[in-house]
Amino acid sequence: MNIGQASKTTGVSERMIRYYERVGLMPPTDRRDNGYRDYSPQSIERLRFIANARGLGFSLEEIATLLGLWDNRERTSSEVKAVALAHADDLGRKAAALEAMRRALLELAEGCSGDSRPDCPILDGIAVS
Amino acid sequence: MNIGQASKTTGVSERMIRYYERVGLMPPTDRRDNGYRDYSPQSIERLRFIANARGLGFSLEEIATLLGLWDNRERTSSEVKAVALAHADDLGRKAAALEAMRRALLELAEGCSGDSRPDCPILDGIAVS
DNA sequence: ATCAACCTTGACATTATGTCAGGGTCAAGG
DNA sequence: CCTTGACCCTGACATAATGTCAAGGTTGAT
Repeated sequence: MNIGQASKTTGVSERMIRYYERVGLMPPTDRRDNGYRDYSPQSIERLRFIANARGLGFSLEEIATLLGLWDNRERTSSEVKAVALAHADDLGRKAAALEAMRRALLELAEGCSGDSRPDCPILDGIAVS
Repeated sequence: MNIGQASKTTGVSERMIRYYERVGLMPPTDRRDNGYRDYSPQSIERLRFIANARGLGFSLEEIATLLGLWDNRERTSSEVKAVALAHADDLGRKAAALEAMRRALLELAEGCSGDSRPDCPILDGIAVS
């Protein structure tokens, strides 16, 4: 399967497919005589794995770890779970941080009349806080 | 005030102070005869504004807009409020996305024994989902 | 034979920040 | 007067993940 088709079936851009190969998430892809990359069903599965992991917010570095565990028949599920739970924790912290920003901002906005006058506690709040 | 002192009093790194100047968030800073930047209380206030806005998750581009409004005595508070609320919305969306990832991940992790066996619904889930 | 659609690599851009190198400046102490 | 350490200057390279563009080879269909 050519890279264009692989891109369409996995939803991963050609650019990123090549990139994942360059940084080692994907093994060096088989080439046809003309130099075109040729994707096997296994490669496609691996691409899907990467795409799904990205969708769960894993960084490429974390995905490298997950792929290592995926490839390793000797892994223990506790290793995988540790990675997953650490990431879930991270997601929770980041979400909480964003929510805190949002609350702080809404609090400032509450005092703002939002009309044609220039007085604005939002700007004042940002200036001093 | 030298840049080192400005950095200490605002918590903004020297690197970033120079960068904000280069990209136009800060006006060209006064220089001493030796070429050293010299910060006025107004500059410090502006740096604080930027730092606080960053702390609320505004991008530098959004901050440029906010600074424009801050500088503009003709602004209407509704303009400011619109920027703030749009950003709060954005924060909410991003937080929700992270939370959704977290929930999905925890759901996968729930089925994982987390012991010494290799079977792991987390990896399986990422592979297929 | 030609034309469109595909593939290749490589380069540059993005966002906000860190770090390092090579070199001037200043103040204090010998 | 000279040295030393603590500043300051600019410029370059790096990060993470992705987009886009350019210049060129390939393939398949008309």
